[in-house]
Amino acid sequence: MRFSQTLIPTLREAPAEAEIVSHKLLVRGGFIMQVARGIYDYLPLGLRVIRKVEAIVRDELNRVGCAEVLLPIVIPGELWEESGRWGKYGKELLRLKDRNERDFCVGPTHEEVITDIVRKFVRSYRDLPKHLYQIHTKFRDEIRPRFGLMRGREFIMEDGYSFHASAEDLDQHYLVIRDAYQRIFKRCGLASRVVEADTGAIGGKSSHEVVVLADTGEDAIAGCDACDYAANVERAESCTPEYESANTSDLQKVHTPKLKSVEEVASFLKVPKHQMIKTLLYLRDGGVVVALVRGDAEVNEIKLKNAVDAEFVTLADANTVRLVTNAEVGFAGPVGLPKSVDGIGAITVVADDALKGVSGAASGANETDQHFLGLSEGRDFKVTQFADLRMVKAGDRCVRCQKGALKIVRGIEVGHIFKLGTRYSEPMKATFLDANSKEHVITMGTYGLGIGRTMAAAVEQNHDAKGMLWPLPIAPAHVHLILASDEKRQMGDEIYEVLQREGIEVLYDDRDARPGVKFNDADLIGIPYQMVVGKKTASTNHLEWTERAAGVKQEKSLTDCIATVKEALRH
RNA sequence: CGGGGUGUAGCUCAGCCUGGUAGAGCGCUACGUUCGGGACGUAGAAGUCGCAAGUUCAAAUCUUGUCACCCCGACCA
Repeated sequence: MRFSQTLIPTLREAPAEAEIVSHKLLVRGGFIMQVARGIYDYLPLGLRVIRKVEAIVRDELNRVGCAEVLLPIVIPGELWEESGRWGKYGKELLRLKDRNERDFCVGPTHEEVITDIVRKFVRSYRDLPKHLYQIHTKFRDEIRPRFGLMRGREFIMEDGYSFHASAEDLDQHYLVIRDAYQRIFKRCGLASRVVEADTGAIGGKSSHEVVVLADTGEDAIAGCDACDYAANVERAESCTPEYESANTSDLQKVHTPKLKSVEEVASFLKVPKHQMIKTLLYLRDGGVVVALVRGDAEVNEIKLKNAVDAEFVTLADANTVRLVTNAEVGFAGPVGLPKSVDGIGAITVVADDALKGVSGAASGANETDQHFLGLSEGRDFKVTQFADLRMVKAGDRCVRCQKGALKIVRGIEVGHIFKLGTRYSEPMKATFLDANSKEHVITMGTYGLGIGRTMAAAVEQNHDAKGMLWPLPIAPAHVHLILASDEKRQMGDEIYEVLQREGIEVLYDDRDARPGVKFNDADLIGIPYQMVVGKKTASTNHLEWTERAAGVKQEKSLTDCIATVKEALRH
């Protein structure tokens, strides 16, 4: 690959909209270019990295018996009607009509399509298990795309689907794929970790994310410092804190003018924060959920949504709060809430487990400028349901080992695996006959790995002040050959030929440009090995050899350079 | 969708408050000097000031609308 012939539009300055390192460097290095929000061109160098990652993914998946397919990007709406997702999937689904006004969508994921294949061709338990995957472009019309390839609307993803005769078989296969994914990331030069995750919109029983730890990651991960428990904070649990029982006393109303936040009220009433009952109202489909947590805790909205089996939960507006509590925002409490409100619907009250049997607590009185002291759960108020609603905090005790403390770190979700069960196979009637000619619904798993995101994550984990530091297995080339002096062009051309003949991928900077420009571009692009042809070393028939990451220069013969690269490629 | 911000040359941005000839740096073209860590000089090309209305003798500048992009929140590989 000659620099002069390919297209590598390096930029001295990063575009103003780029926020994180990988976005800035991939744009500056001429790997990608934005076309519309969340939609990118992959330029030659970017595409080379994408292809490298894809090759590793294929290799590892094929090795464990997965079979590659290629599914359509545009999917008929009928298939989505069958699974019931046409109505449920929101605006993230890009819908379109063909010339005959028939409904189609641009695939954000392919459960329906793949299930359609399998139900047609798989009839017997003898045909199972099967794992089919594809590597393709997806489209999700995200609310807020950002961070370059990290959260695009259009993105390249490996999506795999497995089909099993039993849940046990899925359980076993699930672990095989989890391990394959971890091997893939390891080969890409990334340190990854598997964490428990919420199943979200895709549904299903159990799910894990494979994350790459990085401070710029969008996911917050809670991990135990004593055992191997790790979970996305959306799902993470911690031990229910012990309630320090306070003096039980009679219910007492206190005037608390304009004091709304837990902080303000706690200090005014001289009550510790954890003895406050924080009362938050959430709108849900068909009503309002009142969530109660200790004053020192935060509500985890995903846990709340799952606990009450809601389609959505969203913090209620001031007007709804007034209608339900008869008070201004800031004075809500669990005592005397209505069972339902006209025009709003049913009111249910869910309390965090930590509030079970609480006494001597304080909360709003559902009356503006009034709070209660001496509240006892059961005596003064009853809740519809108890559940774990807390957002875990750093320092919480681990639920798994009961000993360690949780730490919160950030990570990038590069893979996600789900045990789907029969979420799709049942409505779409994907069944098989067992050995007794009895019909069963196929059990499914689904697995996704973000190719572009893996590329971005690799940059997040591997860069320095000058630019990117590609791990050799996914680098756009093995060697960056720099012609530093035009007088040595013939020698450079010859070395370029030799390297290619040796099977080494080389980017040859043959441009008629100043050496400084070439060195800086080479450091920015971050190909692992740099070789310089120029006057300094040409007289001794040597090359200047630099490992990009270490930055130490040394003189080497061409033969030694080739041997070193080949040795590195063997690992 | 709610809140905030930005649209001026290929890129990064100034000019806008206080209306009056369209600017800088980088990049690009030509010539000369230079040539191993983003050179220098000279000359040059390049912008319907996002778009549309309005106010005005006059609009990049003021007003309204609209579109695009970005940030914070709700959604997610």
